[in-house]
Amino acid sequence: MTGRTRGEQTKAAIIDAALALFTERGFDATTMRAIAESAGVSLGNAYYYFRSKDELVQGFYDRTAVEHGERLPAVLDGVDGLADRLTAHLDLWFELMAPQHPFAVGFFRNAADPASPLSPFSAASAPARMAAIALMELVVEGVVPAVPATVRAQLPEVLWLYHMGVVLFWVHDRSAEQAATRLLVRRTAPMIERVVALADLPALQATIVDLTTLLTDLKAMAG
Amino acid sequence: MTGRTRGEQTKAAIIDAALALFTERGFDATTMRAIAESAGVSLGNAYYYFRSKDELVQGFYDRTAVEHGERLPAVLDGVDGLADRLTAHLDLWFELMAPQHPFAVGFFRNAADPASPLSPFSAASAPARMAAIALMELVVEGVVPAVPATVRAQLPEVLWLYHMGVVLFWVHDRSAEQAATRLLVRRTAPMIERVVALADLPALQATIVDLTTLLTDLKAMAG
DNA sequence: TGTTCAACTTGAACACGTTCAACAAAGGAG
DNA sequence: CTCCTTTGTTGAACGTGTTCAAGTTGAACA
Repeated sequence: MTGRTRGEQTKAAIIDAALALFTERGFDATTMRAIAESAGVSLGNAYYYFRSKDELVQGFYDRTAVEHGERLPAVLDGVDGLADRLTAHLDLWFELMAPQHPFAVGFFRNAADPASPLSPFSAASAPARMAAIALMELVVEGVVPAVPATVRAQLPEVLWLYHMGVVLFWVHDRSAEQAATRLLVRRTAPMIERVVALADLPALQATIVDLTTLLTDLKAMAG
Repeated sequence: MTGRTRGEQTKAAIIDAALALFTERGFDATTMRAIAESAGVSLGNAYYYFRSKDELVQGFYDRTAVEHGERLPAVLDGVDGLADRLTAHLDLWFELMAPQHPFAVGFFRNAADPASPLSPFSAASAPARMAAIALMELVVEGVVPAVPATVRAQLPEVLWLYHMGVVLFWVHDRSAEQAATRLLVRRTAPMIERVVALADLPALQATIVDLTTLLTDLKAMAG
């Protein structure tokens, strides 16, 4: 709220007003006019700082991503198994995002547009994506006993994709306090641990090789 | 175009005009006023038949779904393996949807909103969802040799989820003629066939049971 | 034929996100 | 001080999706 320059103060006031109104009424029901009025600012002025209503939300996401990175080491401390570490990681994400779930729909609707800079696959969000994969790296590297070398290299990125899938589910989750998503993670994380543990099983070998080369090929085509 | 009643003709004219304009200009650049004018109809009249711009797309989607169902038996005829049948099914879908890929982004952005009737998981699209799962039923039941009984019952719905995932990828696919998506299917379909063939493997048994009960539990929570 | 009524059609009006030309304040440079 | 540039601010206006009260049509019935 108390930025040094005049512009920083105005910008913070707009974000604060938007966050309060989004949480109170939801994304769609909150108008830009209401945000501007609540921030004590003209409508046009809000657009001086944020090119669109969507861009207002990007700030929240960045904020919580930073906090996620800061608090992750603490919740991983002393946790050994892959399933438990993965669950701890996602539970922390749920905890941080829970207050924003009501209007997350409005946010992720536009994130689903690959042309939008908000898309997790867009070039614009590459830094955020790399940071998120680095967090998965942290999850994987601390596993005891260590994961099989067969899948070690690709695992963080695959788990990030898994995370994106869970987020997609979370957005759709209308159960109380997103209990269904928590159930999903609590059940699928052990499955992932089990499959990863079986990575050296001869019968699965061909499939794993195929999956890794497919990922490589697809990324090459997307480039 | 030549429905029996006056209403059917008008409705068809609106869909035709919308489809033509969407293909020509894209989803966002096409206004409801332009659609109405092109259909030789008033603006309000378009809203008599379609509650929203999104719902217009649903009408068009239903059309291609019907055509998909009609042509599927032909492309499955004489094809035995699960991977080949699955690939044939999806290739037909790609063929039907290819002309609409340019504006599919605008379509699926709103479909990503679970509150939208366009969401494949919404109650409003339950009939379309059931029909799509029925097509997968067709794919599965014709497999020679038959798939293991262990996974037989759940497989069509799981494959439908796979289809939805492929569609998500397809929407994001910016490679020429969506070649990356075709590669994805060509590579993952055999993996699915292989994993399904291994469904009776003792090491995978627990995971498969977990997956099926999880699906049941999640659907119960969603209800 | 005349009456009725549901199906159909209309265009003005509303609220919204967004844009824009115009203006004000702040801060140097001379 | 005056002038100039950058930064910040304004509210009217535009085009959009959507709604609605009011009208029209046409087939079934008396």
